Amino acid sequence: MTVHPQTTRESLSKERLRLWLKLLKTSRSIEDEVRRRLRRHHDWTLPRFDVMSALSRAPDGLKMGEISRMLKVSGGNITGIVDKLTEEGLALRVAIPGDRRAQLVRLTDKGQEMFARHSADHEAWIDDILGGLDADDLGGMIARLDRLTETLLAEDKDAD
Amino acid sequence: MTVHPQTTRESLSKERLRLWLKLLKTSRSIEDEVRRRLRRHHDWTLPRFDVMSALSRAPDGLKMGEISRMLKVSGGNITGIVDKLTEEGLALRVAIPGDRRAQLVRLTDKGQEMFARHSADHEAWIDDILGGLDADDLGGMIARLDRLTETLLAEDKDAD
DNA sequence: CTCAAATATTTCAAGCTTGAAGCAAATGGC
DNA sequence: GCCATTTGCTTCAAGCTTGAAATATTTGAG
Repeated sequence: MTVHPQTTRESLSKERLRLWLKLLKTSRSIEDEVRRRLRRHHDWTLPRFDVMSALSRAPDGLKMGEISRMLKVSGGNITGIVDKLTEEGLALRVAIPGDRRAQLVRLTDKGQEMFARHSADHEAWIDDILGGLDADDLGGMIARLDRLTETLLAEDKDAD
Repeated sequence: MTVHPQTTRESLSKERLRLWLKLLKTSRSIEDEVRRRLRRHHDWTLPRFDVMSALSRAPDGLKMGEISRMLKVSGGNITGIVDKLTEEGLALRVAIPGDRRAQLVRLTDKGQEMFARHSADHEAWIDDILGGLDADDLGGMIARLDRLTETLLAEDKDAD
């Protein structure tokens, strides 16, 4: 299983490309499936769910920039989504004493409650969708994704 | 490395969720990086690159629906992108003898040439970005992503 | 043959996303 | 303290994306 016929530089490159295409396709498939279920069962949108999910794990709130970095999404984007959540009474902006540029975003009680309803389903869906993977698969993939993430971070510093 | 403290149903679920979040984040990071380089070096857009990439591997052309299934993207979306590529003389639509509903999309010579220029860079970028993974990592991840894909296909048939 | 169902695509509105430009506030070198 | 730089956010145009509805064509059951 860990034996490979050739490990020349060219074949490694090809394998890397192959991995990337597979990673992308898998990721999109799962995302589509989650989006579909979220729409069908809760008439809700994935980006909104993602933002609320980030907020729900930070009882003290998050700055706009923190959200956008966590979700790997541009800043201008978050503004719009938080605006809408705020209009709907699900989130609110709180002033930060020391810094008048930034604000903390927090879920309202209504937001917490709504997220809780969706969140339980979401966990069950993921469990269902990834059900084919056992503990060994999970551990192996997580470890390798972590390694990949390290590479990406190192990349940031000097890459083109 | 393949030993896990607990494999109760709950901890498996949590690991699956953890894996999904990591998968998504990694995928977005790589995609962002590729998008950034494509824009900087070629003033080009990722969706257009993806469509041309699919077309370049099918000298006989692809139907709209085939492209959208390959890229995991909605059909209405492909229409717009192919429209633009066609306007710019990079792709063209060819009638199919037996079926007047569908058309084949093909790259023009100009499209082939343009894609070839971008494609070489793209391969080098992926090699650079995933450079931290050796043959063992690659094999391990590809095998597990394949297993996951099988699960997803099985899912399609009966899932909610 | 006939017509309902399936297939292939386009159209469209609503919403998401990016990247660049702009503004306000905070920071740090001097 | 001053002001150039950095940081945090918003605004905006262009483009992407989805999902649903509309259109056209083909297929298949009877």
